[in-house]
Amino acid sequence: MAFKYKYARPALTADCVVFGLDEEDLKVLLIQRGMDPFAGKWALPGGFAMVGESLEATARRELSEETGLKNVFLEQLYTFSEPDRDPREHVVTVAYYALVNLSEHRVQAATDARNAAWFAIDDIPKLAFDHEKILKVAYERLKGKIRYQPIGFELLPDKFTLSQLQRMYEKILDRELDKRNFRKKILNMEIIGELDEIETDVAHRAARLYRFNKKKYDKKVNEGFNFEL
Amino acid sequence: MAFKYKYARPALTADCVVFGLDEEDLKVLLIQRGMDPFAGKWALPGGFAMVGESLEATARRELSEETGLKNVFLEQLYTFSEPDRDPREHVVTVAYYALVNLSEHRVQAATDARNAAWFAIDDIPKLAFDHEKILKVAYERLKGKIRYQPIGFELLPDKFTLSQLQRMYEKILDRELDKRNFRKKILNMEIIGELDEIETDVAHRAARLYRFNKKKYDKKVNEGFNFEL
DNA sequence: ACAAAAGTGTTTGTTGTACACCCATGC
DNA sequence: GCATGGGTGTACAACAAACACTTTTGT
Repeated sequence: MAFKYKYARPALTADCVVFGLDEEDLKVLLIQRGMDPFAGKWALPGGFAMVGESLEATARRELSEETGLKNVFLEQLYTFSEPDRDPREHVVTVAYYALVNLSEHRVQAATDARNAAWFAIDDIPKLAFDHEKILKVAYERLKGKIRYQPIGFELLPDKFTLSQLQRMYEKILDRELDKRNFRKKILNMEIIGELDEIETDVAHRAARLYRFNKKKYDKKVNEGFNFEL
Repeated sequence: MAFKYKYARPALTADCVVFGLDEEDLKVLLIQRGMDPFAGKWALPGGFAMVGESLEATARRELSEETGLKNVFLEQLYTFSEPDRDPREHVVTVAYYALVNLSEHRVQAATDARNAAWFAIDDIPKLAFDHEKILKVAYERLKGKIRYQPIGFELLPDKFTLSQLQRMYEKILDRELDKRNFRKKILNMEIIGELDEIETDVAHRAARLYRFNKKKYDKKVNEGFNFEL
């Protein structure tokens, strides 16, 4: 069975740049390609769009099929359409970026035996297609957006300490922040709530846990509030 | 002649939200559709992607064919891919937004006799497809981006007065700005250069003309400068 | 008792905001 | 000479930045 069209059409794919954070680094999830072109090379998870599904749905489906990840924060990044970005034919890809927290999302082996693995952001291997370029655009977007949208919480567990939060910003923005000023600023926003819980199993004074209060944030936004680092 | 593919493919288009500024308003360029679906309705300029051309090239080609506009500032906006956004079949569109200055770009009659006309941003007719949604996203983007990127100059003539510049920001951000503070801020950035010229043909004291200095701006950006309203 | 990170205020400098009058030009 | 927008400075408030020590807990 084949599909016929009066005019030629580029192929359409969705690719995902999945960011995760652990104690050490900001990491990116890559899969090892099983087939040509670029068989054996590492690449962004992604695949061809089906007719009748939105490209966000494509991205989520491929992410789930290739890595087992579901229900993650996902936003459209950019559409890459240079005719020569795929050696086979003209393939337009709509790129998305996802944020997950590594402690709550285990990556499963892909169903089709492809490898999936996390790589530190500054230790990325050569990638297939123009995926290095896509990754670069995604990292720039993340760096920019994290300063004026409260998306960083997606990289942390539901309950987190202020130090974890600060470390997250430091890792992504790639610079150190002053502890007292950071706490002052973030607490004054009144969008994260103090819990009646503290850390456990740490070899020093246990820190208080906090949780992002999305309801309060949305309310404040409606009243003109602007999140900013 | 027809093109056959093993799997069905969505169609691909590019659409443009073209913003222009005149003395009164922020305006948007629309074309009146000649064919079904939505024959007679106003819509964003745009059309189908050809294999082998990037979608930005598609956008520029269609803009030129339908409105005569060339060499305009154009940036990718967002990709809209809901399967039901076109009643014919699944059509994915990559939307762009363009900024032109109305005094230097005259819009020509479309070659295929479609009407093209400017509409004030708060007096837009019902549009074809999901173009109202696209326009809304574009306007939001413009409002946000103009505050931290010096793209507003694209809406003004090459040489402009500080009052024109201020009016431009006021029209787009939809709020008034203080004249003295505005001038202080923009001049302190040292990215617009004072010219040895003044306005002509005005019925009051003629204002000094200025020009955006892109070289100086790029240099300052390299040194860590950040434009902000 | 020591190691390790938690937690906490004040001072200083910079930037934003509010505000009103005189000036130059064309008619 | 009058109407129209052009052009300018200062005072106060708010926010950002720099900075060091005490507290709690586990080993």
